[in-house]
Amino acid sequence: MVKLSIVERRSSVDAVVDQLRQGVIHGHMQPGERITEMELSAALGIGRSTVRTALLELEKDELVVRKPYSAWAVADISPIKIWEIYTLRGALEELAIKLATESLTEEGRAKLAEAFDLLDKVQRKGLTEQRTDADLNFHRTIVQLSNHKKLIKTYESLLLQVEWVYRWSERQRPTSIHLSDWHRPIYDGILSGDPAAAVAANLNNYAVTLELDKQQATVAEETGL
Amino acid sequence: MVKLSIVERRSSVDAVVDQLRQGVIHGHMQPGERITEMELSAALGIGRSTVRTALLELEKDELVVRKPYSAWAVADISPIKIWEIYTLRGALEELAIKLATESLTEEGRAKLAEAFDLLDKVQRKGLTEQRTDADLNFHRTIVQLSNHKKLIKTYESLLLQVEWVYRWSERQRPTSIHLSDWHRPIYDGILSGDPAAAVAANLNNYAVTLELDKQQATVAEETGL
DNA sequence: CGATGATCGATTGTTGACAATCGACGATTC
DNA sequence: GAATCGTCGATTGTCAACAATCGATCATCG
Repeated sequence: MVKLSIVERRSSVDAVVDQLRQGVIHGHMQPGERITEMELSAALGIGRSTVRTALLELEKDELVVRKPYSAWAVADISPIKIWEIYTLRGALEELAIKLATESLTEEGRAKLAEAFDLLDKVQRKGLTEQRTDADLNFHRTIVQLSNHKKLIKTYESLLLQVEWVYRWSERQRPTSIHLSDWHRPIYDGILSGDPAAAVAANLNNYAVTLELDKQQATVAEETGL
Repeated sequence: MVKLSIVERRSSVDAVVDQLRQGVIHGHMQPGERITEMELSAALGIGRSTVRTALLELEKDELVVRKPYSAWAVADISPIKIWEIYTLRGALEELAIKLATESLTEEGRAKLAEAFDLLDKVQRKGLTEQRTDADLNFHRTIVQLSNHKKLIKTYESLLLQVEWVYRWSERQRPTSIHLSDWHRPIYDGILSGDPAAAVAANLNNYAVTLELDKQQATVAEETGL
């Protein structure tokens, strides 16, 4: 018998959720920008309740915020929020790395290698967007290897915010980190059965990133913006 | 001027969410039990959309599951799920302990001491329910001390599931752990500025708990249930 | 008798109408 | 002129009707 996959039936709200999510993440809507249900309803040719349900969904991922009886708005970005996202991310990935290392299969090695190779490929020739994709994909792959459903679910939700601020930062000031060099210690740590090393490298990466952001912010402030 | 607190305006949805949450967590509804929107709507004398929105909210915390076009049901409990909840909880609390230790204030020490004292109080004379309350309260307090909004939010959501399986386990077989002894190493670690010790003690506690659960399950199976 | 297909009741998915609430603006008062 | 209050438009909150979908049941056919 042929191997079949379930036809995915997407409800209207799912479609709207996807569309809005992409809009926020890719910066087609500005942080803090106001959203009204009616407007979206009219623009998308879809019922207001449906739009509403979709917005409630996005609210869970903290991509939009709700002000009862007043309005919706795209969430805004602040240094504190970025710090929170990165530290939380680090904690989740720490657990993922430990679990992934413990139960790494041949198939898992292959997937991880593929994700790492992609980093190298886009490093040599790849646009900003593709570099971001590959980077996020590498981390996502590690978490998937943990085989921990709840962890994966929590992480995927957080990763939406990560992607959001990541793309936002890249638009402001593209980073020049060498993707595969940057991630190699993590990759090596997992493959060699040394989760502690991988975790340390990962957390250090984030600490460095946050430090760079901080300096950037200071410079920006001093120069008058 | 008198110190005022904002009048909390609870929407109908919030009220329903609370009620359903309590129902699930305190075991008034069995795991796997089917829920229909209409039934709740009629029982609570409230519109179906409102019920629906509330259920979507509970779905986020994974207390209920949705089967599109079919029905809602109270989530079910499995050993794997319990393991996932405890490991994820450990990872989040690990971050919380580190942050709380770093930035512990005098006020924080007081809150922590209060939470710890409560453990001792209910240890000496307290019903199962109160013991559970005090236990969860101690962990919650630590996370609050982290001052990490996203972490707190994520943890609170998970803690609902923790509370749910905790009360569920307690109803099946009340534990006899000595609450303050059990948590003292964590408490001491944080107060003495030794997060690593606190984290280790905490993770060890969960490992022991899971191991006990496992043995219990094995025994139960061997004896025919 | 087993497998396939049609029918139907039950339940969720979607929608537009109506109610409740908020915030801004202007009128009023001192 | 400044502070307060009332009014009103805009927006979300709630609801009940209608549409889409699913799963069980039963008829049909080989």
